[in-house]
Formats: sequence, structure tokens, C-alpha cells
Amino acid sequence: MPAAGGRAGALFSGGHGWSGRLDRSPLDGHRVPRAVADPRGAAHHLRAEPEVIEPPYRLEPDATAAGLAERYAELEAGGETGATVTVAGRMMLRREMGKLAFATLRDSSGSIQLFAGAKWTADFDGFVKLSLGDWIAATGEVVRTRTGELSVKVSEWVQLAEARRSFGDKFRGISDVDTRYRQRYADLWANEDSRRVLLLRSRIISWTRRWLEDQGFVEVETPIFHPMPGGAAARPFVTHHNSLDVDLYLRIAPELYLKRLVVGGFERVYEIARVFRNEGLSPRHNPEFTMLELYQAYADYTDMMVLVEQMVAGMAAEFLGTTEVTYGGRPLSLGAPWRRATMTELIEEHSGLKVDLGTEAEELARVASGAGVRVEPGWGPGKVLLEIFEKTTEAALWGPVHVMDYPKEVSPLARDHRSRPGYVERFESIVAGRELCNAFSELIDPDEQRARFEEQARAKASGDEEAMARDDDYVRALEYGLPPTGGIGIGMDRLVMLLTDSDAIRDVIAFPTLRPETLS
RNA sequence: GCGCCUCUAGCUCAAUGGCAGAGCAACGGACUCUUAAUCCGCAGGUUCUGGGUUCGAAUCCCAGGGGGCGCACCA
Repeated sequence: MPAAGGRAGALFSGGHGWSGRLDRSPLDGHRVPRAVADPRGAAHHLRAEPEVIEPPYRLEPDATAAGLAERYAELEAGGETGATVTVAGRMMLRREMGKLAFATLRDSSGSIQLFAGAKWTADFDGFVKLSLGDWIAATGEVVRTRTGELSVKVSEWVQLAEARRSFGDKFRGISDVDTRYRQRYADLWANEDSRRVLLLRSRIISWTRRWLEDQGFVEVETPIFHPMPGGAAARPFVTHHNSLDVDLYLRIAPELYLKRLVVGGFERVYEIARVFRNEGLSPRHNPEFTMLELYQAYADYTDMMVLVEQMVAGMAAEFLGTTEVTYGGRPLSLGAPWRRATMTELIEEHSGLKVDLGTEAEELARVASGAGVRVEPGWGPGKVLLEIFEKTTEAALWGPVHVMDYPKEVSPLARDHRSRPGYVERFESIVAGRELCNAFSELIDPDEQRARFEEQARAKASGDEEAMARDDDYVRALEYGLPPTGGIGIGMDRLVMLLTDSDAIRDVIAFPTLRPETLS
């Protein structure tokens, strides 16, 4: 350590010899004038106090707020420990008491009080001039104040970064939703709930990976650029590759690539895939969202029902401690098994309408019109049936319920039902009134798949913008042989919404899609 | 894309046709155990923008912009 130039000793300048305390004061460094921008002023200018301490390049805090709270839980009020620690974080609150000052320091684990006094804190005057929101590191003894608050009794401290902008009302935070989503960095400090939700999202995703790996699933990555959109009915985003001079589509689903990998011998694969759909925004829709898709050889759609309900119930138990949860104030029981019912059963149960694919066309049209469904040209009975279900029944379901057996006409990638002609083995699970997942016994017959694609092509020709394109390579893959396979796609954003009791998808996405902001 | 609602100080919000305000933050000061500290003082505004009605507009009307919700579309 050079005698001059090292302004903060071993702790703040790095090196390997962390001794557990400061060798020198962090204030020993030279002071340098610095031009700063005043965020509330029009232009750059020198501040009234032109000398600032350059922050250290690295430091090694040796304690966290939560760690101290746990370790010293038994310390009595007024108690001292003799233990010196260094903590770092943002100063969120400060309470001055003449020659004493108390500050709330927040790090990623929680909050700890800093206890400063003119008699024992270096540059006490500087300490009380810190702005709310400044990043600081502080070293001192762990004590509990006479009023019972666990504290670091600050002997040395250093400012790590200044907060030139405020984090809003210190009690009420930032409530303007636009500001919260655009300036998430501020929202995360101002609103504890934002931090909680996004942290839980991260933990849910990593839990999902571990849970799937434990069952032998292999994580893979498939292309986001697709030469043709496939695997779902949705409008894609289009982009262009210059040197190939081809248009490429951002994927709307990883499905067809994942099943190619099953053909290739990956018997259990999954991908936590960001997918992109060129659709309107809503509290439940973001143009890019995260979908877990997995495929399991030798399984059918009933295996997928078991898988999703065990996964969701396991997550609830892990993160909420129970499968009896509340969403939007309504109780919801996520414990497996979930109810299974066919689409036609549910339509009858909720609307009294007795319809299925065998219903006479005129009767079906009459029922559709009575349900408020506007039948469009080109719709077959399967599409009409699906629309009737969505109009009359889906919103009324709270669930969880596996809605089984969809019309073949609206399910070009699912395998024919083993006993119900015209239907396929497909289910969607409705949880809290929303579709959480979509799963099939996968269609494995290449000839049938080719025929389904032809059917889609006809629909596209008659104006259905979301009809699937014919994917000849996918059919070729099936010709090599796809074993009987169960597959499922689970909307992870909606799952996180469910487990965090969030009513907006934007709350569970750190940087949701917004109209671009004009900053002048 | 259509409909409804909304936009006031850095933040959170008042003021409904009659002098634009409060709390917090900021700034100055007091205070040796605070917890959203307290107390005193001081400052802070293109009321989203433009137009109109009116003696007078944050308030009413029209147009535009941002945002929210609903519809449509979807998971």
C-alpha cells in the first residue's frame, strides 16, 4: 500500500489483505474539484462545495443487514459486541439529533441502522450532509441502541456514489406507474414490493430449472430468429438479415425446434424461452414474455397435467409455504391434483348449452349467436365451439381446472384424441381465471402433420393472419420418427403473477415494453 | 385501432369558475438514543401542450400529447 495515493486503506482500495477494519481513514484521500450536473438545474456547473472524495474502486464489506440481524438477534438494548464490521448500501433515511445522527442503510439483504456521533464518527458533519439515496460504506462496532435498534456505530465511512436525484416521497415511494416501469432503478429502491416481486421471479425461474433437471430434463437453447413463424397462432415481429438478405421472424414459440430435438434423441428437453408476439399491450400481455416449454418422450397429455400441477403446487409450497393461496382477494387452492373436465362439459356446466362437434351446423350457429359470438366466414365447427367456450365459460372458471379435449380444427400440432373423433388430446389449465398453460399429446404422424399444415394454409388464404405456415423441414423431421411425446408450454410471467399476487404483467417484468420516452 | 378515465412543486396529494396550497424531499438553523425523528425558518409552479368560452379557467369546451383501464387480439 503506497503511503500516498491510497486514500482508503486496504479495505477500500482492494488487495488481498482484508484485515477486518480500516487501516486508514477513507477520508485521507485527496480532495478534487469536479464538475457535476445538477439534475434540477439547466446546465452543468460547479457545486458550492467543489471538493469531493473520489470513491474507491473496490471494497469488501464483510457484513450484510440481514446477516447482522440474525447473528445479533439476542443482543440486548444498550449492548455492545466489540465486533467491528463494514457494511455498504444506500442511505435511505436519516434522523439527526444534534451531535448524534441515525441513518437507515439498505443493502440487498435488508436494512441496518447506522449510528453516528460527533465524538466517534470521522467527519461527522460530512456524514449528516449526505443525501438520501447516497451509496456509502461504513465501518464500526455492532451495537444495539438504548431504544433497541441494532446498529453499526460508525467510526469511518465513505461515500461510494451520490444520488443526485431523489427517490421520491420517503414514506409513500413512487406511485406513478409510468415512472415505476420506466425508471425501474428508482422504483426498486422506492417500493419494497417491486423488489420482492422481481426477486421472487428470479427464484421461481431458478427453482424451475432445478426441479426439471432433477427429473432428467435437459435445458436447451433454440433459435430466436425463425425463417418462418411457427408453433403458435400469433402475429410475429419481422426483422431482416443483411448479408443473407432474408427476412427473419422473432420466434412466437420454440415448439417446433424443441420437438426436432426429441427426434434427435433428447428425450426430455426444456427451454425457458423469451417469445415475441406482435399484439396489443394489456395488464396481462407484454409483446415479449417468457414461456417454459418442455417435451417428454413416451408421455401423453395426462402426464403433462400431473407435471404442471405438481410444479405449480411445489412452487407455491416452496415460496408461499402453502398451496392454499389468495389471488386478488379470492382464495385459490393450488394443491394437486387439479380438476379435469372436457371443454364441452364445462360449456354445459356454465352456460347450460349442450354442444359438441356433432351438433348440427344450424343449431351450432344459433347457439353461437345466442352466446354473442360473431361467426366469421371460414370458421368450421371446431373454431365456433372454441369461441363459444371462450365467450361463455373461460372467464367464469376460477380453477385450477384442466380444460381437456380441444377441436382438432384449432389445434394443428396436437395428436388425434384416442377415442373422441374430431378432437385432439390437448388441454389448457385455467388458474385464477386465466390460461396458465397449453399442452398436448404431440402429433407424431408426418402425413397427418402435413395435412394439418395444408389446412392451415387454406385458412391463411381465406384471411386468417395467425394461421400457421407450412414447415416442410418440421415434417421431414417427423418422417425420421418422433416417439409418442407429451409437451407443454407454461406462461412463466403469469405464473409469477399468480404467486406474487400481482394484477399486472408489467409488475413481474423488470423492463416491460413501453412507448419510447422522449427525453430532451 | 375504438371508448371511458387521468395529468397540479423533485415525490405524494389538496384546491370544481374567484389570490395555486399541504406533507415529505431540498435549503438555513436548534437538538446526545432516533425509527416516516421532532421543532423553527426559507424557498420552490408553463397546473402536460395549443386554442376557445368567461370580467375571471388548474377547474368548462375543442384539438393534440403521455399514462391507466375496458373492448378487439392473444398466453
